Amino acid sequence: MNIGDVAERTGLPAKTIRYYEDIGLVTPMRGINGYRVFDDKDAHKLTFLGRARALGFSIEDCRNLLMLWEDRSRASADVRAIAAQHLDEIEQKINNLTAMRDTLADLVQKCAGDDRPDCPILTGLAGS
Amino acid sequence: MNIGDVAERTGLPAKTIRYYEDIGLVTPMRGINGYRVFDDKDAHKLTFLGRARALGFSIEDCRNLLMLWEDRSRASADVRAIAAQHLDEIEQKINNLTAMRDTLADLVQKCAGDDRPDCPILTGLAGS
DNA sequence: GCTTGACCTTCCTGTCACTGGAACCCTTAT
DNA sequence: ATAAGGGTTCCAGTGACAGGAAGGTCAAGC
Repeated sequence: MNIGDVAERTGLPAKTIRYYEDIGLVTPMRGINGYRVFDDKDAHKLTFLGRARALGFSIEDCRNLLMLWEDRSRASADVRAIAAQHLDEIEQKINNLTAMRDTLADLVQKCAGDDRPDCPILTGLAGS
Repeated sequence: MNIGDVAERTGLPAKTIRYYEDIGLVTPMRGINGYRVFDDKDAHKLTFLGRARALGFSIEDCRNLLMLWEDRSRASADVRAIAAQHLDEIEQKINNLTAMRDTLADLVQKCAGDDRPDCPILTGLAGS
């Protein structure tokens, strides 16, 4: 497969796949014309990467997960530790965003949103 | 006030304040020694910026909000529009993260997390 | 007067995970 | 022969700063 084919199969942009090769996440063969040649194993890796990234894992997390994925003798606890920590981070983000939303929703709700200059959003942001 | 004083008063790192000057959000005076000199107005602006950033507004949003804040004749609708759109974006992020969390929590919950290599997290990421 | 240490300055680089674009090569169809 | 639609490399930019080097300034203590 050329990069375009694997891009379509995995849903990842070709640019992203080249970047993943750059940082060593995949190492496709090269044809005589210099084109990258991907086999099924590469495509599976990229699919794996796409899903892990979609779940918000960092590239370094993905690198570790890939290593664990390729290590047939790994302990599931190792994988679980990475995932559980990432889960914590996601929950933390959700909590932060929820707090933001509540504050902001309160300000927006208090603002008349008309032609007058008086605006509780700005005064809310200005001082406590 | 020197930059250290205003940093302490606003809770923003000095680096951040210099950056804000760089991109034109604040324009403090300069003393004969070349030091930045901040007045109360600058400090208030920076406090405003700190709160708006803490609520997740982008720098460009902040720039617009600052302009509206300084424009005594603005319509509150203008402010409300920015805030309401940002609120939408926040809700969108929360929804995305919540979906991520649910998927990931499901995988983590299914994983034994012991010494055995069998791991539903990895198989879940690998194929559908 | 001299030193010490804290504070300030500018400038350059690095972060994260790509994305866009330029300039050029390869393949296939017309 | 040419045009389109792949592919390649390399360089620059994104957002919002953070880290650090190299050097100037200030106030206090000796």
